[in-house]
Amino acid sequence: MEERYNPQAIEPKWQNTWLETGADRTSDESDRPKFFALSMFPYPSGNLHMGHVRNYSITDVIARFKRMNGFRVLHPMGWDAFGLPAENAAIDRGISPAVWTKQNIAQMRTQLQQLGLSYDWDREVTTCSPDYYRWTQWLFLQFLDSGLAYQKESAVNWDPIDQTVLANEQVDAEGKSWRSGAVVEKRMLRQWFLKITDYAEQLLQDLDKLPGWPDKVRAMQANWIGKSTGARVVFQTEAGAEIPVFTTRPDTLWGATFMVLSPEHPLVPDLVTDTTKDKVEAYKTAAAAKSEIDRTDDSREKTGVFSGSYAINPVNDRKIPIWVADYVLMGYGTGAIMAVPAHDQRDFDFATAFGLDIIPVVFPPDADPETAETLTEAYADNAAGVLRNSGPLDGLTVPDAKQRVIEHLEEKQIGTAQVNYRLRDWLISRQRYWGCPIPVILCPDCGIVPVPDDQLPVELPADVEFTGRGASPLAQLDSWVHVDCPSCGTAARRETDTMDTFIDSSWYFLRYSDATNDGKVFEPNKVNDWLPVDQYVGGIEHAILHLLYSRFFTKVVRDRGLLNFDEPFKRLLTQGMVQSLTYKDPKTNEYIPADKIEVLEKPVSPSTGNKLEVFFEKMSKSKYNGVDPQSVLQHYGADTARMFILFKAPPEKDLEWDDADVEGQFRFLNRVWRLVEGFVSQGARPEVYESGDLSKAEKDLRRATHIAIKEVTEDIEEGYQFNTAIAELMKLNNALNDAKLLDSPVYAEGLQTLVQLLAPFAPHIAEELWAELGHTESVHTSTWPTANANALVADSVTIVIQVNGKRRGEFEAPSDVSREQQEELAKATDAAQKYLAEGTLRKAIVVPKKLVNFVIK
RNA sequence: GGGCGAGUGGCGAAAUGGUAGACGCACCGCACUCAAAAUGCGGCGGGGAAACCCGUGAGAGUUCGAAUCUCUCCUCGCCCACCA
Repeated sequence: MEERYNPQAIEPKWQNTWLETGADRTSDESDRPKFFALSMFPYPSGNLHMGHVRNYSITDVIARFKRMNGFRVLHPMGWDAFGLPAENAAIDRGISPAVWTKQNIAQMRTQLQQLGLSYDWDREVTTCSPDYYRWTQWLFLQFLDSGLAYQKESAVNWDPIDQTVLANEQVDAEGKSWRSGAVVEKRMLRQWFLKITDYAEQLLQDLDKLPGWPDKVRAMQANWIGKSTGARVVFQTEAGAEIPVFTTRPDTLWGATFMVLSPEHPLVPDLVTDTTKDKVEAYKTAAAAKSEIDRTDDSREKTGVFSGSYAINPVNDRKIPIWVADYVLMGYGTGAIMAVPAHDQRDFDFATAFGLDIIPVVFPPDADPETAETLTEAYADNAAGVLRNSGPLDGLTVPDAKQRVIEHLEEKQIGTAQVNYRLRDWLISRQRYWGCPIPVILCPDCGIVPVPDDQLPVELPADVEFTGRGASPLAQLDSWVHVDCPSCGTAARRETDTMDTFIDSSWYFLRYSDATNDGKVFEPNKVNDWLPVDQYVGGIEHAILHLLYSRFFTKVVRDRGLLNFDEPFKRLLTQGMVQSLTYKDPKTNEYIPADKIEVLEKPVSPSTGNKLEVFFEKMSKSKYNGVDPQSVLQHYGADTARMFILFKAPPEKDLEWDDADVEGQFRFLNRVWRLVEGFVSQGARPEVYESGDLSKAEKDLRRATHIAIKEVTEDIEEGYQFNTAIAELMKLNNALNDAKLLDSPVYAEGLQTLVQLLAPFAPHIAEELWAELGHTESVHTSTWPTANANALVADSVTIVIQVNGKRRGEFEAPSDVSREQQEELAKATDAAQKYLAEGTLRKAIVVPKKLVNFVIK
């Protein structure tokens, strides 16, 4: 055996062996329980970053652990391969998106293999490959058939110089095109949507079926869906036009003193008068010109104009002015609100800014309810008090009034109870090339005609030019666009929009169950066998969209009868970011790469000489703080990188990259290596302990071994506590190192156990050491050790003595000590006697085998 | 404004009602070495000679006993946000 631990030699060796023997292929033995371990698949940018390494290391530990525990494990990898960067590469460098993507995938696959990740590469999926996107298209047609895909006019970002549609990411913070620098405009286009709103209630309700998800993610999804219950109330203008509003506070209806319509509201042109027309028009134009950035600006100064018309409050016939203001959004509710300034802060601010009526106040404060001056802010609290100024609601509490008012509205036929969701339908059209083509044909006679199944996939043409200007490359390619209608044969056009890449990733986890099927999207028995995913691991940044879309897809596909479960991901782990030391010039706001700084202890900018700020931040190119996984692998090997990342912080917390700690992990693996080396090189190989009498030292070591088994198992199984699991490995290592018992079978047992427990974390070194210990089969197919209950019991236990809750001493007691004995033994100690003499013993609290607390007065 | 979470040594962190700081990093001392590195051994919250005292963001409470449970407040992070 080599004296030195040399990862550069053993890692490639074992990686090749595993590949050749198919060690990581999915087992089909159906008599074993299944486990589906999944990491969120990456976009193939060409380079693995530390976030990937962290994500995949976590999942790999779980997959390997489950395999050793007798599960058949599905642990696949794939590529979320459509998307903008490939198209940019085509424009900038003339490489075709397909070729560029393919190269990147090849490069990243090699990097992944160097990490020793136990993927079944036979099930690799690539979303940009026709044998995958064929089924993406097929699924789209299922949506279309269910009436869940439809077209609607919607705004896009339009670059007036390049005459092209821009993705949101191509519009910079100032609202300008990344390429031409032109101010981006909004244009209306007919685009495809998926009706996710039909599933809003289910998506909300079923969050309760996901106890294995972080509360945070469930809360974020619930928030995003944004259910509110209230009422729809119809107001009439003096001219007789109806304006429905949605309110969550119908109980405050008697307090409405004006109405506000969104500038985009279709009724606005009908409300203006000769005197207000120009002002309202000007306001509408100004609002339309406002970019997203201005709209989300924090300044929050209320703006608006009077429309010129009045409405009648249907419950009290009060005549109230109708205003137009952009704090009311066309996209939520009905695009119109009733304003109750006394009980809504936004309405209060608006009323204050424009001198509108604030009263009546319809529930406390009590002071002088009729004077607006007594109100300095809206009174929204509804905890106490009863209503007034509210006709039939007078005297009711707010909760009662909320009930009663709905009945009242329905009796009078002016409103109904209504539920509203913040969630909007999903705009999936992209006017881009490198995405999945939407498989429909637009026929002048038949309208929207789905591409027949036997003509799928609609493949992306290869002979395309990329200029970054004009219409999407697909729309510019006449030979591709012009096609006969499959239904009537007339000359028709293909849909040239491609799908949002979130579609590709909304079902890939289903495909892994039957990845190579070329006749079906997947066999029902396979998808129902492997799914749902038992453990999904990925970044918190996907907490809303990707996970919500995937849940939506799963439910729709279920309702098409293609599978039989409600939720795709049983347990979810969202790992924290990987951060590293970042240097920033506080005066110029420039980030400085560490290798440009001469003295790191007192970092100053090399160009300005300013003292730099030093802090941890997420690794990113623009901050020059990235640590390249490749260089870490070359230096320390994959096992050290994995160990460091898993040990440094619990998986869901942010992790601070620290070279010294990486070094520390390398040292730990070296210690394990030397332990085995020392054992093997002395020649004697006693058999692993089975039974027989043991010395005190042997008993202690054996106990340490079995405690490690127990703790490591619980840490992995019960809460992804890989950091404490590794700490337990270190303890066992220390115990073996301290025990001078090389000839004992207990030592052999301990050493062997250490290597097995290490295997999920550091698979290469564990495999090598396992072989050195004389095994011919892989450590990864060995059976995970079980803690022996007898071995865990110590001969004696340490009992802590407390007096009035303060620690005053301790003593050793036999481990089978009874409650009564424990109390008596404790009383007899010097420590206890000293305090017992000072007062009267009131009570003794005995925690068996742990502690005795004397309460003394 | 709403939601979620966090605050413990010089640092990353353990401990989820029972010995606060496991494990590791950094640091200090010793051994080995001509020397350094590597490695091994030992120390390492603060105060104190010691007995002891203090100590988990602040304050109160519950309890025999609180980092842990409850309440109030402070600070930080993330997500959502004129959502009616």
